[in-house]
Amino acid sequence: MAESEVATIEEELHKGGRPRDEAREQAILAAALELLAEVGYEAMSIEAVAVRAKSSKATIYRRWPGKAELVADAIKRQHGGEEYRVPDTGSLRGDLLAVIQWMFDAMAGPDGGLMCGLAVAVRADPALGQALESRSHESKTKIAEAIVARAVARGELPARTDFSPIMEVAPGCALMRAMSGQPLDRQYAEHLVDRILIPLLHSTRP
Amino acid sequence: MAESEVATIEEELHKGGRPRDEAREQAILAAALELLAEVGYEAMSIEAVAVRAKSSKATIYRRWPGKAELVADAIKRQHGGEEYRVPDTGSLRGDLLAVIQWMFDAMAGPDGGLMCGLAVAVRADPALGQALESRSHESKTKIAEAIVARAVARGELPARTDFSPIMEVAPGCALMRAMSGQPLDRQYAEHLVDRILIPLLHSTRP
Amino acid sequence: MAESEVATIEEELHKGGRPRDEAREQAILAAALELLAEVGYEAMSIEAVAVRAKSSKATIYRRWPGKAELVADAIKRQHGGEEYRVPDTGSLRGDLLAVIQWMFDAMAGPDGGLMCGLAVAVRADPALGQALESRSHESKTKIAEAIVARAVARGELPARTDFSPIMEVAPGCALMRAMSGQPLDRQYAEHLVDRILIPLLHSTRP
Amino acid sequence: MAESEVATIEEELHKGGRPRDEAREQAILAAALELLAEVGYEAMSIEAVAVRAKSSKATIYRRWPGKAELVADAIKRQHGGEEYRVPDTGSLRGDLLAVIQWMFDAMAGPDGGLMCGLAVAVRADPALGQALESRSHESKTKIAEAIVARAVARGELPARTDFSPIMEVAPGCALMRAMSGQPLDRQYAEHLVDRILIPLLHSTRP
DNA sequence: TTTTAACCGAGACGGTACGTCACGTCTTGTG
DNA sequence: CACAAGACGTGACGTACCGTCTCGGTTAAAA
Repeated sequence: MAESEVATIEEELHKGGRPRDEAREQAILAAALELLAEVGYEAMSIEAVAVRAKSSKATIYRRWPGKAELVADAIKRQHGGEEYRVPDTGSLRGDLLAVIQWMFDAMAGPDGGLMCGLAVAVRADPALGQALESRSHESKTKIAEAIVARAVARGELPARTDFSPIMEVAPGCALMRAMSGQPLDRQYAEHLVDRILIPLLHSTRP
Repeated sequence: MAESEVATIEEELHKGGRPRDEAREQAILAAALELLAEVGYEAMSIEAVAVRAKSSKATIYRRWPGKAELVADAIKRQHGGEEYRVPDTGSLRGDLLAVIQWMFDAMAGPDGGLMCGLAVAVRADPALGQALESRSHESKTKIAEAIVARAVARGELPARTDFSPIMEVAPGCALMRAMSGQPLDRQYAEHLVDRILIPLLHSTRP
Repeated sequence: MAESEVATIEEELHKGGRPRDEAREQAILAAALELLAEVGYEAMSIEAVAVRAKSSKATIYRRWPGKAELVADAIKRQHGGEEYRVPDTGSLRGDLLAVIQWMFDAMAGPDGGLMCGLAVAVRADPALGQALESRSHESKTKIAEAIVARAVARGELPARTDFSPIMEVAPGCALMRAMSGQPLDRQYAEHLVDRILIPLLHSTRP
Repeated sequence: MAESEVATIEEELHKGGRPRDEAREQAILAAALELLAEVGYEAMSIEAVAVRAKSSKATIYRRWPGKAELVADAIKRQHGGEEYRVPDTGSLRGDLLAVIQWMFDAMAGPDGGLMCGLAVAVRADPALGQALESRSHESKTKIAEAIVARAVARGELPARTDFSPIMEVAPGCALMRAMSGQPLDRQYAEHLVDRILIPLLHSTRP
């Protein structure tokens, strides 16, 4: 039966010995997240995590092989932050500009730093990347869907327009731009909207 | 006079004492590049660079404040690798698929690792990102230009089609995909070509 | 009654619950002895003892407060090794030299190492020292007795010569010499015999 | 020439680089000695030495491979403590009893503990034992010489009596007794004097 | 028979110290 | 002054044991 199977997996073949204290795990992950936000991935040390979690280094190394894996788990378990409410600016272009500006701001902040810091770790562990992605996928979808639906209602876009390119192309271009050492400014936002996103929305046929 | 001005800048207010040995600088940068390629940005240590360059740490720190800046300089001075020759597959779609597959391969290799490793450094120093970008910009432009020109010649695209979206969007989407822990495989290449690039090429009007 | 008292002490106020498994105790002591011989007192860890005895650390700590006490018990229960057969060299001097050379060899080997390793523990627990001593006391007495008896028979010593100084002074001097970082060689053996032991045997009147 | 040879040895082939700071070495050795006296060999940690010497572990490990060697050096450089003044009790037996009682007290105190703690280290490095010995050799000789000289003056011993057995046998027997877990008390002191030392002094002919 | 209380293995836990590594700074001698 | 060599204080690394503490599961005497 599936239920008992799941239970077995959850208990993870625990045979003998004192069972691991799940609370320690949570405390450690929480401490790791706090430190990630405060000092960044590079400057975060396992020792500091142990101190903040009132744990010991041994307990951390018993569970995770290293910093990357710990951070990966921490992010996987992180509850999503607050939602972004898409402001209705009255036009498709305005809506897109607004949301892209918000995205630029996010990438310039600590979240962007975290993502960059994790770039190396993601290469080693794709699952970490998926965890990162899954955190934002739903909200990104909602945002794009809402903007396109409004534009359709306004008559700016044909019904059944595919909104998926927005969430795929916009962050990618922004990331690339950032990696090129160029500013994520208003000018680039307009370029992105006028030359890439709006053309794509008009041309794509699902 | 411009000439003397340049000279002054080059000598950088050199008043007395032994002048800096330019050869040391080159040796250090070369050693840094070698180590970058061998062990990656994270695992590369200044100490190792000094040993390989038969230099001393002091000489390195006299010139660069830290690892990021040293690596930035190293990459700036790196001569571009061999050019990529775009194969003529007979169709726009085939050409795009070929070049994107090549790009995917490059990102999976050490060059991709280097880029990820430098992500953090780029955030701190946009100039490093520009240096990275400038290395590849020209070749990327040439490639995109060639593909579009051929497609125009074949009649697949109208004359004067803007090729810039290709070099902007494709790497960005690939990077995003990689950071999401998802595979850069044939399937995604086709998705990219059919749903993003070709529609963009057809719709964009400069 | 003395018998019930002893019984009570042996059972050590055992009221309810599963009684201790005597076999575990033996297995642990045996493992401890093996490890002592293999790696020495300092390098021996309780964890290693537990592993080798297929025991758990808790079972060890339930019985002994620490390493020193465990080792003390282990040595107490150790069966003495093989006896030393004193060769009859035909003279008191020859016999003494032979047995002292044998003692030197023993101190240079693992037994000597064990003794040194336990020096600290003995200071904390004199009973451990007594246990160590009692292991060798009988054989030392026999050896000294035999040598002196032979010498008396040969007419080298007067009847009723006290043999106790031999077993008291010789090991002490040897230990001191070893602790002084000087070699336990033939030369010192001769010095010990000619200047200390033989004079003592001739002069002591019980 | 011998002088330049010594100089070369002192400078120990120092070619390039910043020379080692001799003051650090002294500070570390001093800290080690303090801690040895305070907490004993076993409980002394390299970390604590580093803290007290306001040094770093790296600096310590750069010079010494481990704790044993550090302690060995520390003791080698230690200036001898205060001299023991032999009280004139009016008789050879009284003088011997006094000095042996003083020796027993010393062995029961921290100096004895240090010696036991170093027993293992001495086996590995005889030079350490010699260093330990050389610290006490001179004073031991003086003490024994003084006692015997007084006894000779009193007419208790013949002129030119060899005093060397005292300093050789007495500490050895005491050490052995201590290692046997038996008390170094008045009773044993009398035994040592009456049965071993005085007979030896009377019988030995250099 | 059922309880009950201790034993036993296994191993998690908070600690402490280990010995190594790289950091960025400094202090030599030699050009 | 530049430069190599390398010592220095700092601090994190990952490991090994420490002695304590839970677990699930015996095991034998007491109820």
